[in-house]
Parts: sequence; C-alpha cells; structure tokens
Amino acid sequence: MGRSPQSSSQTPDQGAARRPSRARGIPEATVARLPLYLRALTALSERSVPTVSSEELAAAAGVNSAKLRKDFSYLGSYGTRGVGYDVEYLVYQISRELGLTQDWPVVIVGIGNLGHALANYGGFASRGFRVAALLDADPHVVGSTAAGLPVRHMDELESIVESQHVSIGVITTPPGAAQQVCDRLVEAGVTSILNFAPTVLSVPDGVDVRKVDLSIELQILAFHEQRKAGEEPDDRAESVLDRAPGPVRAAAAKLRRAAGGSGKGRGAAEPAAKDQAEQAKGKSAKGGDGDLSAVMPA
Amino acid sequence: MGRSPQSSSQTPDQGAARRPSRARGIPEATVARLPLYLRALTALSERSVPTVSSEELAAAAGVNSAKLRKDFSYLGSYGTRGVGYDVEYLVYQISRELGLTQDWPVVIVGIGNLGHALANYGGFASRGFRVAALLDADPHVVGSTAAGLPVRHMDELESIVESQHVSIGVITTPPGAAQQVCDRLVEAGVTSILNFAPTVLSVPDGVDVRKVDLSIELQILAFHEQRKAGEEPDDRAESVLDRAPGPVRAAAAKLRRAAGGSGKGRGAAEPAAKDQAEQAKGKSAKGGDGDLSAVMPA
DNA sequence: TAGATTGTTAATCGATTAACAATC
DNA sequence: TAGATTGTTAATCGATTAACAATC
Repeated sequence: MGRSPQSSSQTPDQGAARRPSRARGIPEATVARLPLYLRALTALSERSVPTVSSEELAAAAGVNSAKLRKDFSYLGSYGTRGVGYDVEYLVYQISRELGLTQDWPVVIVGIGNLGHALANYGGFASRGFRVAALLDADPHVVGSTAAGLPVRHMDELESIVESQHVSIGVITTPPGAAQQVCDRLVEAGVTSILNFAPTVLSVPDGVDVRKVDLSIELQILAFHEQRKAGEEPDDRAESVLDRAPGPVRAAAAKLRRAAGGSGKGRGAAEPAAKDQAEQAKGKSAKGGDGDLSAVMPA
Repeated sequence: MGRSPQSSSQTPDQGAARRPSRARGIPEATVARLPLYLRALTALSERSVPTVSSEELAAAAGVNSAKLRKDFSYLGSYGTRGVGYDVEYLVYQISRELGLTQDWPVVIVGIGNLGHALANYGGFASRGFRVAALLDADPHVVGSTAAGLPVRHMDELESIVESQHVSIGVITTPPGAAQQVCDRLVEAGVTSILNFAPTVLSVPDGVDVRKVDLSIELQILAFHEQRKAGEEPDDRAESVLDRAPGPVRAAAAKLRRAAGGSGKGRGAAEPAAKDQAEQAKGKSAKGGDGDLSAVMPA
C-alpha cells in the first residue's frame, strides 16, 4: 500500500523546516503564524478598527513586528507605508491564503469527551470548517447527539466521506484504533488528517497528517519549571554512571532491570531518584502511554 | 505590574528558536521532541523490548535517525555503539530530563467539555501530572464531579494553589475570562500556564505560557489541502488589485468597506470570491474568533 | 575480527532580527 | 514637507542532515 511511515508533517515542528517552502514559497513557519494574525485581525474587525500598524498587530498576535512584516511580504504588499494595514482587506487576504474562504466539511471519528469538545468548538465553524458527521464504533454512543448532530456508526464512514466530499478527517479515537481509522479515511478519499490520538500514523504520499498531543505542551512546561526550581550548577544532577564507559553503563542497566534499582548511585542531591526508573515504568504500564481511553469512547 | 505581553513562549513555534539554548544548552527543538521519544520508548518498554537502535526508535517516533542521535547527544552518551540504547535506562533519563520523575500538581480552570476531556486524559496522570483541583466560576458546574474529582469554585483557587504547591495551571475558560484567570493563577504562585483559550496572555517575567489552539492545526491542513486541489499557475488567483499601487488599493479597500464588495474584480476563476471578505467578517462577528463558549461553561 | 551502531563533525538550510531605504 | 510606517536587505542564529570516525 505504498505507505511511508513519515510522509508528512509529523515532526514536533510539524514539518516546518522539512517541507522546503513549497506552495508558492511561503515558509511553513509563516503559514503556522497566519492563523494567529487572522485571530488578532478578526478581533480588531469586530471592534470596527479600520487600520492597524505592524507594531500594533504584532503586539496583539504576540510576535515581533519585523517578523510580521516579513511574513506579510510573502503574501504580497497589502499594507500602506505611513498608514498600516487595512484590517478587512488583510482578514480576507489571509483567509484566502489559508483556504478559509471555502467550505471544508470534516468528519470527527471517536466521540468521547474530546470528540465532544471538538464538535462543539466554535473556532471550527467560524473558520469555514463544517462538521459533516460524527462517527463512533460504540453502539452505545451511536445515536446520541453531540453539538446538535447525531453520532453515526463507523460503517457509514465511506459513504459520508464520498457523498459529502470530505477531505479532512479528525481522529479522536483511542490510540489502538487510530491507524485503522486513518486507513479507512484515506481509503475513502480523505487527504488531510488531524490526529489527537498519541500514535504515529502511517499514510501514503499525498496525505497530510498533523498531530495535537495534549500532554506534550505540559511536558515542555515541566521541563522549564524544573529549571526554575534549582538553578545550581549541580542542577542536572548527573551521576558518575551517566558518563561511565559503555560496558559499565550496560551492566548497570542490566542490574537495574534485574533488581529494580535505578543504579544511579547518587547521594542526597535528589533523594527520591532511586527506583524512579522502575516507578516510571510501572506507572506507564498501568496508565498507558498517552492513554486516551478516558477521553474516548469505550 | 511589570507584565510583558510576550515574555514567554507564545510564538507558533512556542519559542523554539527564541530562547537560545538556555538550560544546559538543550535546544528547544530537542526539548519539544523528547516527549515523542518518551512515548515511543514507553511503548517498547511495555512490550519488554530491552534495547533499541536509533534507526528503530526514530521510525517509531516519526523522525529521522540522525536527528534523534543528535538530540540524544545533548542529554549525554546513553547508547552503546554497535548495540543501541537500553530502553529502560533511556526512559528514565528522558523522564528525568523533562522533569517527569517528580510529581506535578496542576489545576484545571474552566470545566466545560474541554476541561472535562483534560481531567480525564490518561496521558497526564501517566506522566506525573496530578490534577490537584478542577475549578469553575459557574455555580451550576461547581459541585458536580469530573474524572472522579469535585468541581470547586474559583474562590478556592488561591488556597488550593498555595496549600498544594501548584506551579502549573491549565486554562480552559472562555477567551474573555482567560486573562483574569491567568492573573489570579500567577498572583497565587503559578509559574507555568497551559492556555487552551484563544487569547494571548500577558504574564510577568519568569512565568511560562504555552498555548494549544485546536483550530490552528486545522487551518494549516486547509492551507495545504487547498494547494492539492489546484496546482495551476493561477492557483493563487491574485487580482490586479493585489499588486496595484497603494492609493489604488487603499481606495479599493474603502470601497469594499462602504459597499460590501470584495473589490477583487476577478473573473470566473474563483466565482465565489466576490463578497467573501464581508462574508468572512460576518461569520466571525457571529461565531466569534476561536469561540470556545460551547466548549466552556456558560 | 567483522559487522553494527553510536556520537560528532561540518555543511547546508531555513528562520529570525535589526536596520533602513522607499514611500505613503 | 515632515512624520510615520512599510517592505526588503543582509547579517545572524538555530536546526537539520549526511557522512564517518570511533568503538562496541
């Protein structure tokens, strides 16, 4: 089935640097910021602000103004020197560039808590995304309604995708079902997939996958939070073993596996570190890695 | 209050390139990938796989192996040439690096659909994140339970944060309430914030903000999807006006605002384009920009 | 030893940023 | 005209990648 495990943008940067400025040469980093600008502009539009400077808009979007001007320069020359940008005009130009001036029917597969939340998410509808159908495999869920729409059975996936010309699918199933659902979506004709399940999806060339992991951001916060606490030089608290020659480390690792010790052999600097390797394993064995079971239908 | 509107990592790349390799010199791009590696490793660990090569692990995580080895080189020399990496050892080292070997109590503020989904999200608990409390301002929601926890009133925010030493807060309120909630969290002592509300938050120096926007990824997919459809040279469908001299464009923009026309003056290539600027405005004025009201408590 | 695989180097590429000429 | 602000240049910086020596 000619699948490439990583044909699309599934790196953490979602392919920002990978796909080298295709599509009319707009850098991925710029594309990723367009939604931010659009949001800020829409807010201005609602307040009937007629024009905005790069400085003001940049502040509202949370970027610096040089970057914003550079980004806009890829779209064209939509500003007026000495004046700024016409808000309405720019809203339209960015919407058009992003493809939001057309209607995008999407299906959401897996109607647990998260599927529910997405079905109700106002930010979809307001940007041209229309929920064409909600699908679930669980007979107990099928037939219920979410966001005013009936939840339909997975069996209808193919006919819905084909009849409604759905090209975008959203996966909010448990991780175990994600690849299978993905395959069916692709087979039915979907060419863009937004994946909330913590799984790397394999898709054929020509299919885009983007991924949202609700816990990754939290882990990155924890990383920085950890640094805030202890800024001492010994912060990293690395043990002698971490830098020991390979055989020593390998032996230590074996020991850890066998005996359940961390093998760190460290002192009081991080007293709770002992056994944490095993604790971590135990935890993940129970809770599962990125387990969405509670969020997804059973 | 010494707030900097953008003191932290709120760019689309979440500060990847902004914060120049502080914290022991691990690049932000690498930090952002550590959770991916950790997930793949945890899966291997559950299958009792003892060792893994950079090639195998890279495939499982969806990156290329050179990048993975480069990433790991920032952490230390945890592999064995000719053999690979000890899975358990690496799980522990990455967990420790990310700060996941310690307990992180978090509060979730705003218990709508999304707050519910996050409270139930297994991926939090399995990585050391413990939901210390669920908070909401709505008396109808307060007292109900989610994920086995009672929803408590916002009034208790400060006492909970202080007594339970909460340093991470998750905001899933409607956008209008986000800044106020953020201020209270920060005032109470929270120094890391994960923001799901479509708002740029202002925080003092020393506070990290990361943002998850459920619709941004979808917009980026739409951008690429749009390119797949029409690959003709006229793809961008730019009008003469788009490149017209400033005064002409400015006049056209005024005309559009006054008359409700798009001013594109184009032919049949994109028939529906006329009036879309105004349509877009109308839509967002109704639906709101990134409106989370349906996802959040009323 | 021979094969395998890591850790690192160096080249390349893309993104950011300050500065400023163009021009409203 | 004078002040303001864009669009672009060029320098800098960070990230990616292939290749390979080190070494298990």
